[in-house]
Order: sequence, then structure tokens, then C-alpha cells
Amino acid sequence: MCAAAVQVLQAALSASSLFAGLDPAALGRLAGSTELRDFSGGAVICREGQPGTGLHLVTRGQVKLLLQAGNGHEKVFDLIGPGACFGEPSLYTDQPHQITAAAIVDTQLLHVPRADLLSTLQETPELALRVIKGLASRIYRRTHDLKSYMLMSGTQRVICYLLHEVPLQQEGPAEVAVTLPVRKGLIASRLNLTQEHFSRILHELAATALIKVEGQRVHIRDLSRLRAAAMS
Amino acid sequence: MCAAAVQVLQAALSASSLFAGLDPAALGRLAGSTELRDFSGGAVICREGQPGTGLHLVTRGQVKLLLQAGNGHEKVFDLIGPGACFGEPSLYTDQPHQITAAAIVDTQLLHVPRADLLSTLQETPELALRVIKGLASRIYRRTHDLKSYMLMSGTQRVICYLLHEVPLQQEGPAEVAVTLPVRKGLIASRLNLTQEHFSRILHELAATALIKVEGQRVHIRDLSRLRAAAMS
DNA sequence: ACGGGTGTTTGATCTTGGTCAAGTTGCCGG
DNA sequence: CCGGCAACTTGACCAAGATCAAACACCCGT
Repeated sequence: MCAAAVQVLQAALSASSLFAGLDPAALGRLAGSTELRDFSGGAVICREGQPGTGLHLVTRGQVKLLLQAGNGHEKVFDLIGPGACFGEPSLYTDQPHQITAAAIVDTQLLHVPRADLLSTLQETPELALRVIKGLASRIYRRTHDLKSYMLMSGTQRVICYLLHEVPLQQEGPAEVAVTLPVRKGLIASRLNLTQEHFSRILHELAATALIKVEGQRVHIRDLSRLRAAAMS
Repeated sequence: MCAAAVQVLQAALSASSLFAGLDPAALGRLAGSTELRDFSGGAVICREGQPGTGLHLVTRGQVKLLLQAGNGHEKVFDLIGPGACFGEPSLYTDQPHQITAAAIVDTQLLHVPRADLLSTLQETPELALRVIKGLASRIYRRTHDLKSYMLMSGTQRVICYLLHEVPLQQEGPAEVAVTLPVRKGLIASRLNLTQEHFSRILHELAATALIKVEGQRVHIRDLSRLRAAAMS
């Protein structure tokens, strides 16, 4: 691989929060073995039960993580956009992937092979700390999901989701618009709702003038009133 | 602190999977700042929203981790027994605890202060790897829970729970007995069920002769048939 | 503009599991 | 041996959300 390509990969790696600001030498070593992978919309990236081959980092597109039941049913368990990675847990234990990942639209990822990542990890305490932080915040995320499923109603989950999608620093009663990153059926599944139920909740919220829905665009009429509605 | 006490603490630490077999020097350093804490049944160990002060490792007793909703409702989100630890995520991010921990019965824990753990972590790559493995398997556990809540019925969750409680290496159609580690209401909540529903499910399983319930003791009539029932 | 596929909405109905209330059981202290 | 309290069970009813079916909207390629 030519030096220029490695440069590009190194830049791409350091664009993620996991690697940003890491010692350039270590980063260069990782970039040397990193591979660029493209998937067209719908393509499966990895499948439940397979061993983890390396770290996947999304650079472009959207990925859905799926959990599958015995009876063909499946649920979207997370949605991954650019800058985030997935499938790490299987790198650090000897267990296979728990989840299936598929591209939603045409997607580009970086793949850092497991062996290279693990050896760099041992030699670079800084990276180890980063990985630990990354895993810890993954646990926060999962715990938050668990919490929503265990003790929030569907309506509360939808509101909570919308509020998370609001660009930061939006305060007060201002009107904000958020654009749903993927089609509604996927978001519904991510929130452990059926498409139908999600649709009804959106309309119910629109009926109380909390939001207005225009296709993929959701206008929040009053941020603080919506926050209050999440509590009920 | 006298050397003998440190010895005892060191032995206690190395009894957990996180520290077992770790370099004795590093372990000794950790043991030097480790503190033994006792809680009587019902006592709160740490509370949601508080910063994480250190690693908690259960040596004796039982701990419940709770998630709390705005409206007073709360759910048991995990049950922790001897050898396991909890509350780590808050050590590695700057976020406060997401969960409240309370002793179910009289409980003894080891508390390793955050600062000592983090500094030992930096100096001991071996420990860093252990922590990474520990967090990764925590994610496996949480993902498994998420999976049960998202796509398994109450009955399936109960069966799954019973099967997990079966001591290992029990194979074939043999009859096994498991003892519920805590009172049924807590297990129900852990499985995201009400006490009433849990009770009904147990009786329904008894009605199909899959199990027999005798107080805290559950006899599994036919392991493989129960496994099959989890699939339906 | 037209046709078809995908995604979304709407309505009717059903199931799972929650809630409330009233027993039981069983254990522990006097 | 007997309260008394906590855990558990049972039953009747209720509600959130799922399912099934059908219509509708939108986008895209020809």
C-alpha cells in the first residue's frame, strides 16, 4: 500500500472519537493494516454467531444492528452513523458476534483487523484507555436503552428519541426541526415499537400540538413543553 | 494498615475474575488502598446521579441494581452475587452512576478507589486488558437482556433465566433442581415482569410438567424439553 | 404522465401482560 | 402456641401495544 493511501486512512481513523488525538506513531501502524470496505444498501456486514474479525468504523452511510429471534422476527437494536464503530465486544472476548450488521444505504467502513488492534493496544496504554472509555460509554448507552424498555411508555420513548436528535445548544421554548436519519419503520423498531404504533404516536403528539410531521422532517413546536411531556 | 490485612484483601481481590492471576505487585498496590465495606440488608450502596468513587466488588451477600423512573416506579436491572463487581462504567467516563445499588441481605464488598485503580491501570497493561475484557462481557450481558426484552415473551424469559441458573455440565434429560438466589418478586422485576405474572408463568410451566416449584426450589423435570420450550 | 414498488397511514380486532384487590402461606418473635 | 407481617398466589378486569388488512402517498425510472 502506498504511503499516500496510509495517510488518508490515518486521517479517516483520527476523525473518530476512538482514535482522535492518539499518538501518530500508533495511529500510523493501525492505518497500515486498515482496509476500506464498501457495502451497498441492504448488504450484510457481519452476522450473529460469526467471530469478530476486527473493528468496524463507519465513515459514510448508515448501518443497522439487528437482533434476531428464532422465529424470523428481528429488531433494530441500534443505528450507527459516520464516526461511530460497532462489533467491538467480540474483539475483546472470545465470543462470537451477538448481532447482525447490515448497511441501510450505500456505506463505507474502515476495518482494522483484530490482531493489529490488540497488539497496538498492548503497546499503547493511551489506546487502551480510549478503548475502555469507549466500552464504558457503550454500556451507558445500552443501559439507557434497557431503562427505556423497562420503564418508559412508547410515547415517552418517542419523545426521548426526538429530544436526542435535536442538535445541541438548542434551549428554551424555541421551535426546532429534526430530520429523521432513516426511514420511520427502522426508528420504530429501534424504539421497540411497530411501525404502526410509531405512526400513531407521532400523530397523537401532533394532535396535542407538540410537534408537526412533514415526511422525514419533524418540527418540534415547543422544546420545553415536549421535555415536560416526557415526564408524565 | 498492617501487612496481614493487605494480604487478606489481596487474596479477596484475586478471588474475582477481574483480578485473578494478575501480577502480584500490581495486586498488592491495589490491595493497599482497598477498603472493606459492610452493608445491612436494604442499605443503599450508591445512588443514581452520584459520581463513581471506585470499584465495588461483592465478597458476600447479594446486591440489586435498580433503575428508577420519574414516577417512583423502579425495576431490578441486575442481581449481583459474590465475585462480581458493579458500577465500573462511571469510573471510566466522567458521567455519574446510572443506577442505584442496594444490598438485599447483609453484604460485604471491597471498594477500590477510583484514582488508585486508574493509575494502576495505566502502569499495568495486563490489568487494562482485563478491564477491557470485563467491560466487553458486560456489554454481552446487557445486549442479551436487551434481546430478551425486545423479542422474547415473558415465558421465554423465565425459562431462559432458569436455564442460566442450572449449574454447568448438566446435560441430557436429567432432572435438576435450582434454588432461586433471592425472593421471587426481585427475580420477576429483573425479568421485567410483575410478581403476579411471574407467579402465573411458573404455574403454567408446572402445569405442563416442565418444572415443579417448592418455595425457593425449582425442580426442572426435563432439561432438554425445557430448552425446547424456550424456542417456541 | 404513467406504473409499480416501497414506505406510511388508518382502522378493526386480539393478545400479552399490568393493575387492583382479596386471599393464602409461611416465618419469626413473643 | 399465637399474632403479625411479609411474601406469594389467585381472580377479575383493564390497557398498551401487536397483528392483520387495506388504503394511501411518494419516489423513481421509462
